[in-house]
Amino acid sequence: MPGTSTRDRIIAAADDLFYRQGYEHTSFADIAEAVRISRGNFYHHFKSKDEILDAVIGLRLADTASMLREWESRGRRPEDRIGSFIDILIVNLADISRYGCPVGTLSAELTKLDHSARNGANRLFTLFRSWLRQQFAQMGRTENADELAMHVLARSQGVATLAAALDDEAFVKREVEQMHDWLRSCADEFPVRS
Amino acid sequence: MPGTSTRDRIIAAADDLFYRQGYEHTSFADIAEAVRISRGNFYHHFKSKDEILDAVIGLRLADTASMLREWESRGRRPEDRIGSFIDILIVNLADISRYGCPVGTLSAELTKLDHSARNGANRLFTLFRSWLRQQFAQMGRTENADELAMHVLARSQGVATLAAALDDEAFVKREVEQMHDWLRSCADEFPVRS
DNA sequence: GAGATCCTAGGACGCACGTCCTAGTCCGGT
DNA sequence: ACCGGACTAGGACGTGCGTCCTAGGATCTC
Repeated sequence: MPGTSTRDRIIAAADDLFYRQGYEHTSFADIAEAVRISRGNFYHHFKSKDEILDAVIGLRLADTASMLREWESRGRRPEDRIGSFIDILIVNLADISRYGCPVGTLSAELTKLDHSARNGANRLFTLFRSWLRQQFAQMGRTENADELAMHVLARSQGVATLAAALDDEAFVKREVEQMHDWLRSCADEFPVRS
Repeated sequence: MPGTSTRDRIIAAADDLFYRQGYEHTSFADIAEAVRISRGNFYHHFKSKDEILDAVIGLRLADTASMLREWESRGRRPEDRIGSFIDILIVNLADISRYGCPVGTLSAELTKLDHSARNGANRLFTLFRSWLRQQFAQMGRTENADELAMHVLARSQGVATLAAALDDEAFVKREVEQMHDWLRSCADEFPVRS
């Protein structure tokens, strides 16, 4: 990655390693090797490992927000945009089968560590949640938009967890199809006319 | 716990701590304190930390198997037994809201650690899976019993993950109700006549 | 009651980790 | 030419970890 600052390269490498190995199991030596930088050099950019975690969470929040914005610009109907969310399971199938969902696994780990950044990680969930809620509201399901949003989130999480544990691609594709079916029936129930 | 051997007390304490803190984040000192035993004493009962993990997984497998057997003896219809599975989310709501699902979180952690006991942990999943498959088959859904089993597993996992992240009891209860509804419609679709 | 076997306590060991320190290098401004 | 700040390398430090060792105490057998 030429042109990017050392700080950004540290964050990007930490993001990747935290996802693949977990936060606690990733050492400074791991990140240093990935960035090709000396270990002691970190503390010019970050005061502690926690601070790197905060930066990684910030990066993921920003990436997620821009992804949601892109879905909004692409999908014309709200159900299409929700469909884009469901399809992450397919787009990222290889990674999810290996390492699970980056949001869910980080949240679970920080919860067990009783880490102070736990709330930050959960903001990733609430970011998806409020965005999905918004889409369901635009579909006309204003009264239970949040419940539907949580339902979609939960099913995606479950599929990701089992995909990582059992490595069954057919299962993922089947569940994604069912979620699309469910979404369609959801839209037909309260059709929005223009 | 009077009457139980030191070895069993170590396993029980490790089981509890691995669940609440995670495997890697739990040290021998933690377990030793819980069991009130000296640290060096472990190696008379277990050769390594991995060996304790194996024993914990064995304990969980045995506990799960006996739980499934009890559900079989209690629930007369297969859909009632599957209902018992769904209801763990309610029975263990407090723990799940704090620490997530013991099966899913352990599996996720060991996957990230690339630990050799990963397969053992996943056997917990397959134990539930084959049991659920059996129940669906007894409901008459022989052709897609496994798919239905995986579906129930996935939804439970998703609910547990979000429950731990967002700590929303109403959400859990709502989702459990929906799963019961789904299960009922599942049974009505292919009623079994005697 | 002597001896063997199990169990336990406590500490030593080597290692890896997060953190911190210091000296050196690069580079823009004057 | 000089200076000051940003950046980097490399290693020291203390801590906590999993592991291992040894010696003493408990329990059982004959």
